[in-house]
Amino acid sequence: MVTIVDVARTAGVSPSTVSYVLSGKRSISAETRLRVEQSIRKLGYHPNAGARALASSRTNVLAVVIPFRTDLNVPVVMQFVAAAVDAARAHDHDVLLLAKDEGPAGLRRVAASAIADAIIVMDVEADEPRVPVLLALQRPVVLIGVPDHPQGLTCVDLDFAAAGAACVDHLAELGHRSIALVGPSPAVYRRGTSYAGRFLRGFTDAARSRRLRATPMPCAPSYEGVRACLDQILATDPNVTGIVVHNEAVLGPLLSDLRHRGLRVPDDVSVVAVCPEDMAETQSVELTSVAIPTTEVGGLAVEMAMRQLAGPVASETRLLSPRLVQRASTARRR
Amino acid sequence: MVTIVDVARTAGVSPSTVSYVLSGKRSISAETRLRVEQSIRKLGYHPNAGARALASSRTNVLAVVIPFRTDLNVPVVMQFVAAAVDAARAHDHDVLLLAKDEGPAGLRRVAASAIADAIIVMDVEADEPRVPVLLALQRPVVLIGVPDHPQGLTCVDLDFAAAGAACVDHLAELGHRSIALVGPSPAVYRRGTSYAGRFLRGFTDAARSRRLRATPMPCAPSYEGVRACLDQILATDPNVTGIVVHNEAVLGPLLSDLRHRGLRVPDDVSVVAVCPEDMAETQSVELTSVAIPTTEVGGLAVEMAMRQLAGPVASETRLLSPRLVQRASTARRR
DNA sequence: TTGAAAGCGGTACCAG
DNA sequence: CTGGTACCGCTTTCAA
Repeated sequence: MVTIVDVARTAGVSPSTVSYVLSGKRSISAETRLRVEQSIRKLGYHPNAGARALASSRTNVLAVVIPFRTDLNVPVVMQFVAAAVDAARAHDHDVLLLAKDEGPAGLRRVAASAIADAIIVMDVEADEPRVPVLLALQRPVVLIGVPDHPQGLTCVDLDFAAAGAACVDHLAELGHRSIALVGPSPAVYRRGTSYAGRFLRGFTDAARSRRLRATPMPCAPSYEGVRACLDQILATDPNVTGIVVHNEAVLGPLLSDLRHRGLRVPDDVSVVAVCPEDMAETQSVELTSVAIPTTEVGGLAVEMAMRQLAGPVASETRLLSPRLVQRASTARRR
Repeated sequence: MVTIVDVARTAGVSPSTVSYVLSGKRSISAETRLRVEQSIRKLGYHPNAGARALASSRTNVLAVVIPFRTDLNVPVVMQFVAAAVDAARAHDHDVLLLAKDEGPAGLRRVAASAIADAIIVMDVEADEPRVPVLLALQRPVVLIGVPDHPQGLTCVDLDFAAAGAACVDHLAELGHRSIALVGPSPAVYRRGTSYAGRFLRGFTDAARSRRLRATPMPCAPSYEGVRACLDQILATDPNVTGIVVHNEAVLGPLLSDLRHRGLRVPDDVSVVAVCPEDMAETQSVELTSVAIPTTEVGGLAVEMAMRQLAGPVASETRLLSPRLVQRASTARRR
């Protein structure tokens, strides 16, 4: 194994100089730096992570807590993770994956063992039970999602309330007077997942202030779930002409079911989706959608963690404004 | 921060004794062990990962290399990862996520910096360019997938060749004489992804030996892709009555497209899928399928890595036998 | 059965 | 601008 001492000897300098060349924490003459860098390359030197962590109290690792068994949409989770890994590498950090079901003990373990410098938490619930633990960790934490009481924890997410309103506004402006919300699965609501409630509130409030008839309905992620959900919606309000879908997993089945019922999109019914852009663009009909900006949010989460690592910063909650893009699935009410 | 010295003092023993209580590497009197364990709990002690890694050359971290931007099916990748995390935790290890696009340099970095003890690699190509690097790492490596020349690397995967044959056999036994394969996207073939070729070979060989007319066709993961693919298949062989789908991403669109064409499943055409069980069970028709045993494979990969860490073992390639489960999508040819 | 102490490979302070 | 060196917290050998 190549150590810093080997590099130092080869370059004819002291180990501390090599360390400083690497960290840039003090000025080095151009020629010394060059010799050191050449030795590093020649020997293929990579600093030992454990030694570095021990001496500097920095692991250069970010822990990301994700839900594996869940009704959250898997591809969406994956996009967050991919963005986080990218951003982390851009800051010379690696990503450690933590399963949500390790619970608070897992968080304490990672913090107490100094396995990671900061923690990014996904799948945040409205009444998030991990908040106290997270606060006690004394480490930078970023939540993707916003609990009802963040208590000074830093959060970042799409502004789901505004997103709900944006969907309603779009349909209202197209003349629709009776709309429905195909929401996340009942399990998501039951768990009190934060974005579900926020979106629902935005949807409901906007519908009320626009005086639209609105029928929100949870939807289990299966063909029967979709059928049951649409049955219920149409039973409640047969005049529905606009549907908002806040459930990525059922987009395909829903469009398929609508076709089955002889309802054409957008001629008979307009559909607005809340989902990542690529999903909106690859359905059987290109969907008017509010994008879930997974890449931005994942990247921002990492940036915010990095900022906290760099020094004390005031906690903040960043809600990204929704952007609705009209595609082929919505039209003026006829 | 609580250190081993704090625990030792509290328990009235030496640090080495605490260390041995933790590792179990030498016998400790019952009462000493008890005192130490109590102190550990009382103080909430967790060994510092960096220090431990430095002293023992063991990080208790497994690196998992996954493809983020790819045509591989995301949920499938996620299932492998989830299984790996579970299995790793069962061995007191954590999982570090590495993006495939970091390439060989990323692998070298992780190995040389001693960030992880072993590496699990997904999305293996037939002509896998990472094999030489992996061999040079001098660390336990497990491939999920089988390259043409593993050169002594340990591999684990579903036996895709046998899976291809199993699908053909099933259809043949139901009396089908003209079958097609809706394969992975052209990009997957282009990249030479190992399982794609192995499955195709199994499919083709079995069809030939059974004297079936067989039409394999790649399929882009989109509605137009599916339509084009089916168009081509039916143009090539209008008498197709059995379709094998080796492309999880298009299952929904394909079933939807078939319905659109007035082809009933299984009355007019039988469909066999290759996908994780849960996917087969949640389509509009419950699909006869060969399961991709993501949980088993992910877990096995970790076990095999652990075994290598425990001591020298002969390299091996484990191909799990396919298991075909008949559901509602296949029927005797009429 | 237990303790003392020498590293593991960096970092960063103190000197010069 | 550079070097020497005392830690960082744990593991493990050597001794008792």
